Amino acid sequence: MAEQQPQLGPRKGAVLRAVVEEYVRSGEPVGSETIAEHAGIGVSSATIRNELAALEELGYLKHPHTSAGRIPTDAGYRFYVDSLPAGGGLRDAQRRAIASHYAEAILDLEEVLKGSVQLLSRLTQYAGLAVPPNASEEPVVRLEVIDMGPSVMVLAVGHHGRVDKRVVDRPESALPATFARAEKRLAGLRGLTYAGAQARLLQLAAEGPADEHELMLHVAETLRTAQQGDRATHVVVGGVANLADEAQTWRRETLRRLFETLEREKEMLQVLSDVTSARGALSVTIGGEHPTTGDLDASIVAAPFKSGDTTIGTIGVVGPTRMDYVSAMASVRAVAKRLTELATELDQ
Amino acid sequence: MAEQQPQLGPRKGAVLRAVVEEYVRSGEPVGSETIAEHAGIGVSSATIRNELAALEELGYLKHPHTSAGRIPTDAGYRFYVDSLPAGGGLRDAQRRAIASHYAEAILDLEEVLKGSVQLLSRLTQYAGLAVPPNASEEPVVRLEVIDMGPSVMVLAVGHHGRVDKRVVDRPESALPATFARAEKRLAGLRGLTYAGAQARLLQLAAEGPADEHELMLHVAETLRTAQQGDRATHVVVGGVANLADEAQTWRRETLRRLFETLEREKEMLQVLSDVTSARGALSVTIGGEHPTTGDLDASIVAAPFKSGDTTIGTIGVVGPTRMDYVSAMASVRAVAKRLTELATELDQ
DNA sequence: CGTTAGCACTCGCACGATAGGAGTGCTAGT
DNA sequence: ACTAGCACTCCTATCGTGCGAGTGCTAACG
Repeated sequence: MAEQQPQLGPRKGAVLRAVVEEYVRSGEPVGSETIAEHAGIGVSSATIRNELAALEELGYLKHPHTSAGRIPTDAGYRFYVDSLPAGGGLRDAQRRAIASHYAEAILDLEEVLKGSVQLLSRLTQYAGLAVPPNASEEPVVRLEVIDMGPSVMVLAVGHHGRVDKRVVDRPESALPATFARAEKRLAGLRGLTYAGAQARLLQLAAEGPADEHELMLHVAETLRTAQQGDRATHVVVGGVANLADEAQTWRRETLRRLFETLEREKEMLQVLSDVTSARGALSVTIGGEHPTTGDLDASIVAAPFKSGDTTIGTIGVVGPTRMDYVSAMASVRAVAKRLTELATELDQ
Repeated sequence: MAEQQPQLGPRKGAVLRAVVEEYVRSGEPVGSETIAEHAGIGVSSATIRNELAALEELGYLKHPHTSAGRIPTDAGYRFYVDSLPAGGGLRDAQRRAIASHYAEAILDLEEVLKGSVQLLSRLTQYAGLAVPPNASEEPVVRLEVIDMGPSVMVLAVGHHGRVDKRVVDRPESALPATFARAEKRLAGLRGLTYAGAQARLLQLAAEGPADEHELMLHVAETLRTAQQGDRATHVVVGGVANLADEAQTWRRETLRRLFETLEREKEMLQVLSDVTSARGALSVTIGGEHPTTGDLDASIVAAPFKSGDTTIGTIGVVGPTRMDYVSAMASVRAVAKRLTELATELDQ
């Protein structure tokens, strides 16, 4: 991550880092004096002032007003994050919290995600987010069409434990016998992936008897939405109360918009996919780097988790741009790693 | 509801109602002058002042400080709510919004609830809440134990469309053939209620072959948690962003605690059951009338919805004690009524 | 006797002025 | 290249202070 970092010279870098760290800690604009004293740079405040002015010129810092200290811009945070060492940063207490959280084995991936999101929100004091696996590559272990009188329930069970259900109007053509035949035919799809089964189903619907036609289309549709996620996938959100904490920088109105956005699952799904597709492992999106976070003065730290080699989901945290990136990144990295181990294991 | 209303005399009642309405509208303490002018009571502000002092003495009003107007206490709101006429209060726009929301038929009760909660939050500008049906009396239409390699998925499908799943460790004794036999036996339970099926299962587990024993117990446990709701039932919450609105009276810290509470599903479940068990139809809980709402300066307006004659769930809104009770009560009443129609219909 | 006009009194709050201080930016000296 | 020194800026905390909303009391009125 640090390769394309703009050259600032080592001292400018150190000063910028010091400003970010101090500002994140205190929430107050940082002055030259503070840095000269606390950060271990062996120069006077006057020199720091020159550096600060230069950093402001370069767009890394800004000034609320003339006689105040400096605050990092999004670009300033970006430099800071990119200059962080790759690993570590986990405090002992956090390490222990993670270990004990996963001590008790839970087999249902959905439950695991909910727990992990809660864990992350507690570790970081921000809100946790997760996108559960997309179904496309998951093998189907069961497909059913259940006759419920005036309606029909279509049920799909995936190999990793997902269950997708859908209730639809009962086709007029369907007789009790139709269901039995359809289920037999559906049993033949066991083992195919969601994507594969969906394709095969469209074929079956066309070839098969007329009374099964509509039923099969409903099953195919169920499989489709399960893959698409725009309807079926629910973003898991937890610990939102943390965002309302007094310590957070948000104004009331921004806070309201933040909560609104968190409730719009579709948008969150989009944001999270934008955010992770960009980079391989841990990704950090700072304020204006994404339109949604920009509007909210928010940052997202997220990482994919995998089963074996394929990415199956994303987990992370949302917080203010003035975020403790070190702690957030370390926590997300550790939890994603743990989830990858778990998912790989659940998959045998 | 209005029977046991303490006698205040008609004018005191009118004054108190005027204070509540004005305070809810403006958010500012209400003075005698305002009432004398706007509320259609034909007396001077001096007389109103006497009434106000008396109402304060009686505990219905309070005073932020000597030279400010009056604010209703919880008891004041209670009097106001109890004195409201039983029906009506729905504005035309709201009535239309409700009608159009339910115009499109949705068959899945869970989805309907999510939608209804959103609708309520939009109608009232508070947060919507719902407790989905408890499974006890619902007939089971399908029970399955699915062999997923190292684990087993237990699946129960209810007649109203609920699906409960549970992933457990695979019992060592279970062979592939065990699953087939077990599923056949489980098919025999179709049509029993969750409660009935659970009882029967414990019997089957005892009588049946040893290799099925553990499997059956897992199924029984799945049915049990589905009924209990302390694990399985998820309170549906929506529109929480409304609570962060600037217009709401909450301080930041109270807001944080409110969000925290809303995330604790178990507590919310408890609150909602406390709140509705008390009264038959529409219930209003104001601030200190319940410990949880008291801590949060919040009120809850909720109503049960039924299928036929049996109550199957609860829906309502949470807002500040300074709430527009008329609108909230009318909206909740209307939505609950609509839900009852829908649920009764879905049940044939 | 309930109601009302009148009025003194209270008290929070918005407002303006002021002092203090944090922090800058510049200059000159090392 | 760095630093000490210093004038300057501009925010913010503080303190009166006056205003006005609103009360509560009293005395008069029908």
